[in-house]
Amino acid sequence: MTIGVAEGTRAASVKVARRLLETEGPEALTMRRIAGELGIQAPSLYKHFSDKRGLEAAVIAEGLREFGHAMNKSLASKAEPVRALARAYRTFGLQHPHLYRLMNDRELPRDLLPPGLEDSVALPIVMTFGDRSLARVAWALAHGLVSLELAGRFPADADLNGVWDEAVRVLQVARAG
Amino acid sequence: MTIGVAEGTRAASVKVARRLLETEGPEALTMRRIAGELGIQAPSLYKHFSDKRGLEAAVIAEGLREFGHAMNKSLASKAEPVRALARAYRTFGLQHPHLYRLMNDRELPRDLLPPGLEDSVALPIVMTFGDRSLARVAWALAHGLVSLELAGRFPADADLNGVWDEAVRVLQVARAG
DNA sequence: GTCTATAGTGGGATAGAC
DNA sequence: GTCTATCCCACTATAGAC
Repeated sequence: MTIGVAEGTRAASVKVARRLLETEGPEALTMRRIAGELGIQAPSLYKHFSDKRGLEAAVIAEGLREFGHAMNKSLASKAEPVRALARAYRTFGLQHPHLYRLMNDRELPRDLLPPGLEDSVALPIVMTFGDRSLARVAWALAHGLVSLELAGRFPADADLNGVWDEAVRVLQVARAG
Repeated sequence: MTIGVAEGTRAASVKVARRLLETEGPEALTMRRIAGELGIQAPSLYKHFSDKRGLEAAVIAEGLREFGHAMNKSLASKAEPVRALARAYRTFGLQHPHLYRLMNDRELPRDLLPPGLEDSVALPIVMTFGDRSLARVAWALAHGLVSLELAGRFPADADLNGVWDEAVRVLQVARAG
């Protein structure tokens, strides 16, 4: 009944779920495991989330907020914007591989996300590139690079820093042109 | 004992597995379902594949061969090479969404793939762009676009043909520069 | 190369008591 | 808002007979 106070079990569940996801991967994201870490039984979680999808959506929303924040923060730096965004994007993906995949590999649970969140995350890229199509090209390029890197698709001896440098160059030229 | 003859159950299993994957998605790719479609019991499959991973690898290998063939074929057309490759890449991804994801979303079972297959698939892109880093940028851009499109991440009203046109332009400029 | 039987493991979710 | 008990489902994989 108290207002403005921590939500208790619900918030703790999201925190635990995220930790399990990030440290052990998506297989660890089960109702039983999450409940176990909280010291409660799995059925109790259903008092706080309608189903597993609801819990996942809460984790995704938190990830999106953090990602958006990181992207915005990068634009506040003194670095050239395209390079700054690229660096922030790659850093987030590599530091949170499982979270990144949960957020990007399948359809978003849009019906369970706060309205406007998805758009607000895209804003830094859209603002930087102006043109919508070019912004989407930039987004896809960054996502493709992170996705392939996380999937181990580049040869072990590939110079990925060099590839990202090339990507930034290509986007800078397109943005200037 | 016969030589040069159809492999029978093994080949049929791969065919069925691929059909199930493509028509019903990855959840349908179970030993039980595959066996059921063949009219045999699941344990019988283990006479033909050491485990599920072996069966998946066979499906992936088939997909890689087909994809590589489509990319090579596109270069033989009269179209400008970057545009031709982009069109072939997108077409394959959209026509085989589940197969595409099985091939690209996680680490390849390299120990179970024919030697050289992975490299041969990459060859058309590498040849077209010459520079290794630029080739990887092009690959990542195409993969990112297909991946985001398959995940339903672009707005419903997004002009994806326009985005691909922009991507091709950007890569053409980089290749010429 | 197929079968039956089965081991072993794991999952999401509900009912109803407290 | 937690518990216990339970349902029902699914999966990979092995052993051993035929």
